[in-house]
Amino acid sequence: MSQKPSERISDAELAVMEVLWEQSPLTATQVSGRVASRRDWSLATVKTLLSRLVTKNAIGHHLDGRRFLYAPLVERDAYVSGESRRLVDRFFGGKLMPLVAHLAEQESLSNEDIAEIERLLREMKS
Amino acid sequence: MSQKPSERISDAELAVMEVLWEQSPLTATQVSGRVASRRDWSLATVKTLLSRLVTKNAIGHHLDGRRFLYAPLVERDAYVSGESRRLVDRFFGGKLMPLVAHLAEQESLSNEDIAEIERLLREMKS
DNA sequence: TCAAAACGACTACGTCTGTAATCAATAAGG
DNA sequence: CCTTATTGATTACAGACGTAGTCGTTTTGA
Repeated sequence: MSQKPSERISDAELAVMEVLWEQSPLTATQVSGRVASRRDWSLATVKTLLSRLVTKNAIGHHLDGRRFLYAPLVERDAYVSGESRRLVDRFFGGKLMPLVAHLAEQESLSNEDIAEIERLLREMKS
Repeated sequence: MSQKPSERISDAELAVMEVLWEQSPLTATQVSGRVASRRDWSLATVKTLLSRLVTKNAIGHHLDGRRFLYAPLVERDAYVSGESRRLVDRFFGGKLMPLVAHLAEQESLSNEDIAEIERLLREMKS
């Protein structure tokens, strides 16, 4: 059960979240080091993003000696679900099927892909 | 073949796009009238959004007497695909299947829903 | 013909976002 | 001890966004 963030997470902030979802808790410097593989940001920038994420209740921090350790409050799964739902609501009337249909059509899935999805669905048909 | 907009369409702008996708070309006043069912905006606001969309090349306008008629340059389908792809890239490593799996799981689809999707997939299996 | 309505252009302004620099306090190393 | 590196906090600033007002011009209805 993770808190839902009151506000939306921006693109830049997301890069920070991904790092923390991968491993946590981390210090600002550690986050900065790991985020560097994806974005070329200064430590200051990462710190700003961390602060904003704390304000948004997307992550929490607790003092460890004289620095903070940061960790997600929002689980990746929950966040991804929110964003997915948002997309489905905005463009597909909240229905999952039209999304699948649309994507499948656009992507010209191979028969194997389709079979894979079918297998998945069958599995979940309890 | 619709131009892809260089820049992203914002949330407010999207409401205007939806109106134009539904019917076009329309004048600013007509757009304002139709958008009113969803958002409570002044005509001025709608005009601003229309200008910004023109700047972004998401819609085009041509003079009709002394007012403009606005019409989409970006097709809804193309835009939706872009946004869907963006989501899939950001969260599911660009793979469609994990998205479907994730959504299906979260939504706790009924067996009928699943069957529906399966039917759809079967249909599309060339 | 004259006032009112309609129109596009321009301006406004607070918030959010991306990207940092600077500062004050502290810790650590020589 | 004293200098240097770390660290969180504060401030900065341009661009995007949400939301709108004003202005100058033209059309139109009385």
